[in-house]
Amino acid sequence: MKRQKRTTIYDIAQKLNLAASSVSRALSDSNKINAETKALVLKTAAEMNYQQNAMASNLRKGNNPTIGVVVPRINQYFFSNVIAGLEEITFKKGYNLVICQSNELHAREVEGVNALVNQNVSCIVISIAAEKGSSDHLQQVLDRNIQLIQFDRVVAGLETLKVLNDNRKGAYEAVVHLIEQGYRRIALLEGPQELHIFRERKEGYIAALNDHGFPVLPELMYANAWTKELGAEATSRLLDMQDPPDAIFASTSDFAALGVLEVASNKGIRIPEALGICGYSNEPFTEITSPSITTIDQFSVEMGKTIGNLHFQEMDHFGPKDSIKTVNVTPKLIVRKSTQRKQQ
Amino acid sequence: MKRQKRTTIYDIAQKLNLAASSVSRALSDSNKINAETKALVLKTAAEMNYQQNAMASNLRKGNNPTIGVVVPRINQYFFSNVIAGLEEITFKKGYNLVICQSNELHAREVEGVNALVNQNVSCIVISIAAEKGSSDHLQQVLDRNIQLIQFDRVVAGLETLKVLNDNRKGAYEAVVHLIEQGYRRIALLEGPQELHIFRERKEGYIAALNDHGFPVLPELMYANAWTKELGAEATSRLLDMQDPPDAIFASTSDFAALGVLEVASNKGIRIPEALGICGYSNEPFTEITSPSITTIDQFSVEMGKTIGNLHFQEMDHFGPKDSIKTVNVTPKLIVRKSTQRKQQ
DNA sequence: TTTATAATTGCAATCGATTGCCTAAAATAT
DNA sequence: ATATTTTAGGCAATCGATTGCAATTATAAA
Repeated sequence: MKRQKRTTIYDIAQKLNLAASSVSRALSDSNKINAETKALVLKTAAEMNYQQNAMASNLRKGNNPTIGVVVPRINQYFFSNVIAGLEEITFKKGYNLVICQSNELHAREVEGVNALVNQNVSCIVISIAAEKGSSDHLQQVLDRNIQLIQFDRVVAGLETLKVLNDNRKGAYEAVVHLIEQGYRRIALLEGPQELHIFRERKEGYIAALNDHGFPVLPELMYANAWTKELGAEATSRLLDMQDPPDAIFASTSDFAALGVLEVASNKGIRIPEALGICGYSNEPFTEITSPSITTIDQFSVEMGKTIGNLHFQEMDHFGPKDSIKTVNVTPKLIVRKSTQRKQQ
Repeated sequence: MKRQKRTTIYDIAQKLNLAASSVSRALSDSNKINAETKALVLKTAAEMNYQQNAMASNLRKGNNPTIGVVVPRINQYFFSNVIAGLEEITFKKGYNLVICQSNELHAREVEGVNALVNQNVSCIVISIAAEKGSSDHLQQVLDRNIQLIQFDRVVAGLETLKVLNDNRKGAYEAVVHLIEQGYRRIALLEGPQELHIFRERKEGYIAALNDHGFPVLPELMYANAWTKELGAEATSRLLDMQDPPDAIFASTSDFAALGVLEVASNKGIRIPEALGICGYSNEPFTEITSPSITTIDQFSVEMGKTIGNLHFQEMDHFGPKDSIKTVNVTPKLIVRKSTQRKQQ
């Protein structure tokens, strides 16, 4: 095994009898260098198999063209799509993408953020963990003048860029759709109210009911039905009521909606005739259940791209002080069989 | 906005009237430093909000505790799970994870790999793009003495660490299962044969047929049925044969299997009685189709962990020269309704 | 008390690329 | 022919942390 030491600009300089600074200028396409010299350097660099040492360059330049991402789980449909969209943009700009997952734990989130700060990344993109905790670590990011973009799940108090889905609107439209389909007792499966996304969806639900003259009934709002299992349990309870709902809006996730679907199917309840079901997120599987599930698409890949563009836009045009802006991505209702009981 | 300059070890040294080297020793927990001094430095560092500059440290130490990952698509179930598993390990070791996606394009793969080489990462983990191309970029990684771990889709000629699924075995077991269920004319949906994973699955299919005295019929092997759409098309063709298959093994993916399922259902063919269907990958949706789809689990999260462990193991115990090892992850057949026509 | 040894700490070079400043040569203007 | 401006390229400092070596002090041994 030939341990082939890395070629540096000094090696190139020596070979060509130049100063390292000239080599550097040639490689960085500076205009303070003769065209012929530049060409010669470029040619020699290629021959010598030169690859820039990014660490040295970044150190000197005092910045690291890298964006750090911290999400609860990388392998969750929504997040992996956001990351894919973001990568699309960062790659074009020659930026690197460093990824951490918090596993919904606050301590891990803090560790991840600190590691990124150490790396002196130029931006940290985060969707916070469900576990509650202080936001000192995020405040530190700001204090260190590193751009911070929160998305989806955000901390309210911090003055940062935010990219959000309009959860209120998504939920509102879903409920309006249910009303239009003739459902009259629409139940809500809620998520943990610590996360604003779930509060907003609840608001949308309530607003839609209010706007259409429907009563908001506490007995139809079921807390913490976050997973498929919890969704299933909630459904059992709701359907056992003396006056059960005729539609269930699983505002937490499509997984909860799937739980609803399974329980209702097992009970022999006809969907969508006797029970309407609507989920949230447009997970791929919602299309292939029987019946297919009405849900809300969050444009996750788009969201990732929006985040990336926002970063570069802000870098180019404004100083960090202007960075207290919120971009909303509008979700879209995807109507499928589980709520379609009127003919189109 | 207070542009708060980063605290360096020099700032700490100055404040405490020490040399920077002593501060460095205290922070790195060297044994060449007095315990009291160390404590004082640590305390002061915390007060001054010190965060190490990883770029400077890495430059000096000549290594970057980072693993780079290049995959075709981040937001594909299999890959996002591998990455999640890998992150689990790297995080524990304090390593960073940098991600690139090739989008199945060779040129982008090369670019991504080069960017990682520039970063001087200590390991590159890659699953190659479907698009064909030279593997010079990978050879360069080796020449530069950077560890290279290929997984899932690998280039044969290169002497690198590899983490693979035993695709042959997975396919073999699936076909044996189909035979045991009484299926007699088992068709195969093949993937692009440039990728060895698809060649191996085909081998497994053929071997199982041979071992059980079944003929291998070219007319039952359908090339390039990679996606749901292609799987659907293949199914139409196969079922229109004068002597159609009674089972279809979609060795390419569960998506292809889904295409099979939809076409067969629409034709009113009863599954699993008249047609058995088996996919590959254990995508989440296979559990919730009707009927649920028999498939092969690749233990993707485990695979990611295996990759991570392999890296650190090799680092600890061997020099890079020993790094020509292949680790196989054994897949597991998940039997579901789409192939169960005998009572258990 | 003197010498040998160990424990601390400081000094300065180093990792590799970038960049402000300066000089020499070449090009242009007077 | 002389003065002025450009252009090209070199020198050396710098980014921030690490580390081999030397220097100093404290401790132990003789």
